[in-house]
Amino acid sequence: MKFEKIPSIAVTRLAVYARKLEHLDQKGEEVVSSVRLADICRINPAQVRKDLAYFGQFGIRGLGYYVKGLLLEISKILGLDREWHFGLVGVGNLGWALLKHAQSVKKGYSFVAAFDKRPNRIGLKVGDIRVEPLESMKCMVKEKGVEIGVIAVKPEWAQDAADRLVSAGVRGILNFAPVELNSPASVSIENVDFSLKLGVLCYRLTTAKSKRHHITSKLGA
Amino acid sequence: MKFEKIPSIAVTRLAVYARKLEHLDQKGEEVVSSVRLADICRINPAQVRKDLAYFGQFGIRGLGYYVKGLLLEISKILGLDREWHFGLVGVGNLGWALLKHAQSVKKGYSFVAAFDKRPNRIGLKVGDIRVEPLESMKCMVKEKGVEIGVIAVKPEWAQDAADRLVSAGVRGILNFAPVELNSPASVSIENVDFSLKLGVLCYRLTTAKSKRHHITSKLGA
DNA sequence: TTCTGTGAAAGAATTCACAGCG
DNA sequence: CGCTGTGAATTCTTTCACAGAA
Repeated sequence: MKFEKIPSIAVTRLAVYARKLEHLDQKGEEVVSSVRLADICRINPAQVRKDLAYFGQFGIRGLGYYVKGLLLEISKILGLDREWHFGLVGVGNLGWALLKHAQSVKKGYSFVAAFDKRPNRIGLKVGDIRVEPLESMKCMVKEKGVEIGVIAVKPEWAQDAADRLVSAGVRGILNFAPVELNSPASVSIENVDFSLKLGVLCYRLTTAKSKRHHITSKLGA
Repeated sequence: MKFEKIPSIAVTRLAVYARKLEHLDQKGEEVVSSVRLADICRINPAQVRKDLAYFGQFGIRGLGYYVKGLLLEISKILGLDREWHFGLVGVGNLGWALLKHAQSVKKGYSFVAAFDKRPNRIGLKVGDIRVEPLESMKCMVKEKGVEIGVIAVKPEWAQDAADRLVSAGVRGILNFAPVELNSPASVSIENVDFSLKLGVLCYRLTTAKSKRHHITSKLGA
């Protein structure tokens, strides 16, 4: 491992590897080579090795990687070896779906608070979470130990939601609203932007017949 | 415009530009320069110009780009100047949220069919769409002219959903399930993968204190 | 003049190819 | 041997810098 810059896309690929390793583990496979893993992810084996090499030496020459061992290492790297506390802002259809989803899968994260600005949502309960007004955010974030804010409000309210989350003290934001948020550099933001993906898809379908251009694309993007 | 390879990320940026141009248009601005637009998107002006140059010459030297005009051109390029017909597979919490969302925004797409394998979902109505069993897919896709399939089922059923959509004749798939789907090259797939983003976010938060590595990242990724 | 469009240069990411370990 | 880990080579992206149009 060298002291190098790590491209964010390499981190995304790590998350893909983790997923595939889980599948392999479930199938009872104990060892996997970079060629095999690359094959499953449909990328180049050198890419797999290089991505892992950013973080350490996890393989055994002549053999490959122990599935369980590598999975554990990647989980540690991604910080998925512990439980993260989420706070939801916006209990609409999407927010509701996210709360329900988190309840049904055991995956290293759980919602511990939920907020909405609409009076008719306040007091609703999902499991043992009660929907609170935005004004309670600062207090609740502290009380419940919310580390990551999840924004599922209309685009016009997303920046306000982000500002409130930041000043309440969250360290990261997962943003489902189709806007690019402003925030201090100390708070990390990841966007889950369905409409951008849709734009790319429609472009491909539109261009598919008249193949004037060849398009290049990436894993996990 | 040259006959060149277009990176997929440039197409994503085009979708970002479209969004920002809409905001500018709403604010009544008529002209925008590459410097201004780049500023809004927090990228390099040459990048904006180069991205646009992949597709044509839309600007006026010494002036900039007409906001409305450029927005229209980008919409044409992305194929967002017409209505796309979607078919949903999986009417769970997320699927429901997507149906509801599409009803509330007017944005160049609409769901014209919905499918679920669970008998208790079949017959449910959202607006004028009735949830149908998977077996009706082939017939309904033809009848309603579904072009894009949206997968919102559990990961273990996603490949089956994709196979059925493909053989029913859809041309593109927007996949919300956390799996990489196999499909013929003639069918485009875009993944909206919230859990990969979460992995990246947790990584950043975990690494934030011990800033051993500097991470590079991209717009719209 | 101002700002676009674009070759050329610089910078990143990916892939090759092989030394070296098990 | 077979496979990892990694410099070197290649390819892809971004940025610079300026010619040329309005």
